[in-house]
Amino acid sequence: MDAAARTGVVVDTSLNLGLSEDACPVANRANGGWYSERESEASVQEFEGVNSEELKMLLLAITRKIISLLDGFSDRRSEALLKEPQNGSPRKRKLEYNSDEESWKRPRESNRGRVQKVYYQVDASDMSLVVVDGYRWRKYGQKVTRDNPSPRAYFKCSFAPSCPVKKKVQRSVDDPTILVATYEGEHNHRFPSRATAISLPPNSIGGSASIRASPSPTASSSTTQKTETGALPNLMIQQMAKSLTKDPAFTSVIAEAISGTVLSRMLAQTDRR
DNA sequence: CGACTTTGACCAGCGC
DNA sequence: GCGCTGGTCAAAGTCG
Repeated sequence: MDAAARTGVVVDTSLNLGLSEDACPVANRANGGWYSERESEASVQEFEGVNSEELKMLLLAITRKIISLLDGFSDRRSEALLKEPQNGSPRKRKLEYNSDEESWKRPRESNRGRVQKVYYQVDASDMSLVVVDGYRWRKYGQKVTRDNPSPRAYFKCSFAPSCPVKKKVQRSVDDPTILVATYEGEHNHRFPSRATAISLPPNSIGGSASIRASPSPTASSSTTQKTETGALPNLMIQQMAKSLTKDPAFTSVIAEAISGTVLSRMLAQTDRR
């Protein structure tokens, strides 16, 4: 069982459309998704046989995939909130936020805010513990823990000075390509707009540490939730778009579809004349 | 110059 | 009481 299956949320935004055999004759992933010139040529020849009905099916498959990703994200988010134990390991000491003093103190009783784990897929070669989730975080510590050889990084939300939300990021013991982010507390501000909040590292888009899931950092107040649900899909859609444009099968299909459509229209026009 | 990261020191809860 | 451990602080360094 992998880490994601245990407790948390994992959202794969790569649009594996399942086109390989049925829906799309061009989507041959046998060569790791990359095509030799001959394969590409053969695929184009194959695609010439695709009629508009099959093209519709392809587009339908894309639409369905996007919808299911969005639904899945919503469902898993809810599941994670339900499954996540509200008390951690009994041996672990947790802090509670004192709003009167605006400071973190170790709790005298188990009175903790919302806790959620989110799993991010990253490249194994990427040693950073940075995940891009739309919020702005300030790292305040790093520690090697007993049960995991990889260090755990501690972050505080720095978007609002009084925001009590913290997160811990640590590489999964089982799978070093998985970053486990544990969010504690609830944001007391709206989901920041991209212009003000996302301070993307140079390689975060198109780089090694790309966002694979967006956490549910708070979602307690209705305004916060509204803002987030509006913003999160945008992030995901961007990621999907990136995933799609990187996929040689997809770009090949689209290019051929467009050229085929244009060609057929031109032929139809010349026929009419 | 401000915001952020790094990292060693320190604090405090828990088990023995 | 002591040692272990997770979590935090804060000074120094880095970066844009």
